[in-house]
Amino acid sequence: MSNIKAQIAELTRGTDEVLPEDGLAAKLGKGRPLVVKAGFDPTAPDLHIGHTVLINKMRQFQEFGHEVVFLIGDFTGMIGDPSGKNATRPPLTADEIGENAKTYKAQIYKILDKEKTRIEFNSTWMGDMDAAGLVKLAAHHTVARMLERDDFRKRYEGGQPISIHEFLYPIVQGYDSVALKADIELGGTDQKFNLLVGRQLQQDYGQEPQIVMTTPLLEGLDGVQKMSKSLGNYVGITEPPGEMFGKLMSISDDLMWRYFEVLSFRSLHDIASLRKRVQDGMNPRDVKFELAMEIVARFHDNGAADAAKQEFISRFREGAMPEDMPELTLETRDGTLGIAHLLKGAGLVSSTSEAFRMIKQGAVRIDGERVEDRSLTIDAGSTNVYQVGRRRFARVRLY
RNA sequence: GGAGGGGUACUCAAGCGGUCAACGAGGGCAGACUGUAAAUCUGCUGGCUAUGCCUACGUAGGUUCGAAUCCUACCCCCUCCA
Repeated sequence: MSNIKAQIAELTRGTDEVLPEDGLAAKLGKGRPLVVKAGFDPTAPDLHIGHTVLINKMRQFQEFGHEVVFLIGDFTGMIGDPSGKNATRPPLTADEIGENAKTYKAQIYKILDKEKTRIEFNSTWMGDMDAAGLVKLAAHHTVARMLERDDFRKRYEGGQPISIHEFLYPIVQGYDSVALKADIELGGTDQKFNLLVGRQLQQDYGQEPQIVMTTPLLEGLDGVQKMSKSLGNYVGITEPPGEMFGKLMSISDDLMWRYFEVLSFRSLHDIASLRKRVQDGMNPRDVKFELAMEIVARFHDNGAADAAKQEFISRFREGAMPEDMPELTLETRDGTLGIAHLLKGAGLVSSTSEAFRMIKQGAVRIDGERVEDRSLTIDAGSTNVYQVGRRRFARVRLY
């Protein structure tokens, strides 16, 4: 922990805000491992790489020798985080929470050091608290301060209902910091208010307030909108290597640097020199390979990453057929089958209309030969590789 | 309770009796090119053994030779007043 400046440069890398700004240096200057807390919702975790920005940050703290607490908000889950929401969530059962916790572990240990990660549930301290205790806790915060939060204020002013229990969410989350004596709390930008409540409560309880560090929501593959499942612009961390690799290769050259900043474990120094090399004429594609390899290796392994790269090169640079493709057998009508129906039957297009469109656009190939005639028929007994565009393949046998 | 505005394809958003399977934008897909599934340019973007037919413009009816466009009822959203 000698070089605090270097630590700060890495730790603040890719963060949105550090509050208070100069607080991190003071904390690091204590010369002891800091308690770094990050809270997670106990709802079903199906993480994409956008979520890992925060987890990567936790890992960095681990690498610098600090104590990272992965806090599962099973008690708060009963309340439902009102952040950015206008409806309350249904509470989870203990079984569901247990299952979700297991899934979390399987996923986060791809990034975090299992030995160094402390997992806590906030029901540990909140579950025993009685009504009197909760009232006492609530006395540490005021309504006026609560209404400072943007979404509460808007709902209040807009005449939308705010249930009292929603006020309890930030308070309980803040109390978690008190219970853990957190030095630092990490969270997404949308958590800023909740994280700041933690500071106030700690101060009220006579503790030194935690430093709040927020990480941004990651841009999706399109480089514009936030990465999310529903927008389809995401890379799931349980996806197969080839998918992951291909998706990462599809990002724009600009976005690649952003991903390096928040997703790569390479040092800032390394990244700067990569950037320099591209400026000097290196093909950005090759740098993107590095990024894709690193991430595939993280969630799978080095072998898978190498294979994914080789596959990508042979397919897209050399135009080769993929090694693996769906193989299926289709039945002909009366010894012959129209090309449009064949493609639809093979699942390469979703309708015969689409098949005709694809043929018209020159996207359809049989064993590499472009199909020009939409009324082409294929005879039973043949086996061919059918291709639509560059990515959709199937080996189809007719009988 | 009163007054008004609106519900159109994956999304946003035109159209306001026929030439509308529906302008435009975004997204998606494809082709060309390339340095990659980057960038750029171009095209396509309801279904159907298909130069024709069928289904679509909140829902259900009606007027008309003909409706997304007009009428009636219903459902749902939004704004203002009380």
